[in-house]
Amino acid sequence: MSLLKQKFLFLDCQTTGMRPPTGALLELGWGVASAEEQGAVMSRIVKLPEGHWLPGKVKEITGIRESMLEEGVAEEELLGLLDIACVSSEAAPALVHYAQFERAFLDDFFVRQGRELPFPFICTYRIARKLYPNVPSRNIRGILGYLGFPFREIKRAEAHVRATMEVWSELAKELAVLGIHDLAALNAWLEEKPKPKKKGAAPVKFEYRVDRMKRLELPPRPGVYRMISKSGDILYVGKATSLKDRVNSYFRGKKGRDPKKLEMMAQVWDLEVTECGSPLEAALLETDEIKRLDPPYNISLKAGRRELHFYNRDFTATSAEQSAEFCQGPHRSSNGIEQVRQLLGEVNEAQAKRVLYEPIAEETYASGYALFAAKNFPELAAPTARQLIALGMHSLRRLKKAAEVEEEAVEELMEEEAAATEEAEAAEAAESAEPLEELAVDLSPEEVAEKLDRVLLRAALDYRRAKGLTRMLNAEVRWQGAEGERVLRFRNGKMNADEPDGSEFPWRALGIQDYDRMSVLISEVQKGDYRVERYGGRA
DNA sequence: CCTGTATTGTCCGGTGGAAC
DNA sequence: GTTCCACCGGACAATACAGG
Repeated sequence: MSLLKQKFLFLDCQTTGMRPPTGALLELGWGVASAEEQGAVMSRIVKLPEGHWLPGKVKEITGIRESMLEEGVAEEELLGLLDIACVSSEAAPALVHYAQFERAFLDDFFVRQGRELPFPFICTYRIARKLYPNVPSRNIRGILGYLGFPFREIKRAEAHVRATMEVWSELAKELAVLGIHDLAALNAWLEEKPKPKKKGAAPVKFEYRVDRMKRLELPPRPGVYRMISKSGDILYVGKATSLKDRVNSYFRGKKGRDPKKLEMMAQVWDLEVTECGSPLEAALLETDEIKRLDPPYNISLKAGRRELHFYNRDFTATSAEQSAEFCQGPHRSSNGIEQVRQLLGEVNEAQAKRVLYEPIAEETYASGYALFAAKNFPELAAPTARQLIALGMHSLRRLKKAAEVEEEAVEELMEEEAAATEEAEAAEAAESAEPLEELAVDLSPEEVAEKLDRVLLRAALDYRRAKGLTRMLNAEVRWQGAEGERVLRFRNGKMNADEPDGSEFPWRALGIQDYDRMSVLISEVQKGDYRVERYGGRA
């Protein structure tokens, strides 16, 4: 029978681990189809055996949560369903992407049911590797995009099965071109030895679907670039000082590159760029474009579920909107001020974890806290958040004065602060709620006190940052461009907008995109030779 | 993150042809 | 006959990459 018409049983397993003894089958997806005719796809969540649970990482990867386990079927029931599928596939082989993974689980499954595996496996990964040896990434997403299918999220078993069907529909056509027309020929071809292996020959490069000249002819000027799939999905948006250099850097080299980026590059068929007058404008356009398009391979600057936070005067409560009561901000959900607020409760192990994100023995933390208190507020038994932040501002000013001698100190601190915030946000976003193995960190009380001092500084930096961001909402940025002076005007956070000045609470109608825009503006302005003035001010 | 595997890289002794 | 060295295959280690 022709390979194009040959029916196969397509399969995919989601599991709680890597291999049967440690991991258990969590979900099975299957469907019967041929290259020319896709069939229906089914899937079932499987009851986990005693002693198995859903690891946080697996929840994150699959999107399966505990509540869904309730609808899990028993293995006997699954066996029945699978037998029905085998009948309708006429006992054809199973087609699976990276079959060695599912084989282990299904083998285990059938053995435990007192049966033998009723079908052989054919691996689409192996076929793809042979057909396209130089694709940057051969995982299911990479191959799917390389073959020109639209980008989509692939998490659950059903989506994996559909993806495998689509991949096969293309691979089968390619095989036909090579004269492989039936199962026997396919198996023989897969058995063939790799190649004679030429010595000292070309060092094999990745192959991309993007037209080479298109990227080589990009202008060496600032701008925003977009990576695009064959079907027009925007996969990634980035900015560049030189579009030509930046974009081409994605296509160079083969070793040690981020696998996520390689997966993306396998799927890129086209590029689009927007030239900008300056790196500053490119950065501003980038942040807005990421919000507008929500590209799957961008990580930072995405809106996601991020929200702005405003505090009341005493920092005792927060609101998502700025108002007379909640005037202080904007801040992100995890920030230095939040850490300081955590410092107000009882001094115990739980507080240590909330403030320092590390498990620390209760006694160590308590004596560290005592040191910190004696140094910073000897007269106060229970300082308020406001007082603590004021203390932080005080230290910050002192540090800055010292920094006139030692340039780097403050910058280092700023960088550290940014990293800490990112880390906290990442932890929040991951929401994997995995009860991490809690190894108490071995710190001295002095080190704890020092860390608490840093918390105050971080809060002060956040406080100052909010002021700085607010100042940028209505500002003019001037710099010397190649063709004379250039200026960008911001009003209520929008670039070159012509609206009346905002209210006393300028963030009231603004959101995370405005916050990011102002952040980008500040960080770009710090990098170059820019002058910032209040909007409408005269030089 | 982690785990299993396949591929690639490296080191080694052995071989055989060319030069003396 | 001896020496040199390019080249090969086998054994083992390192690395890359798929999966959840």
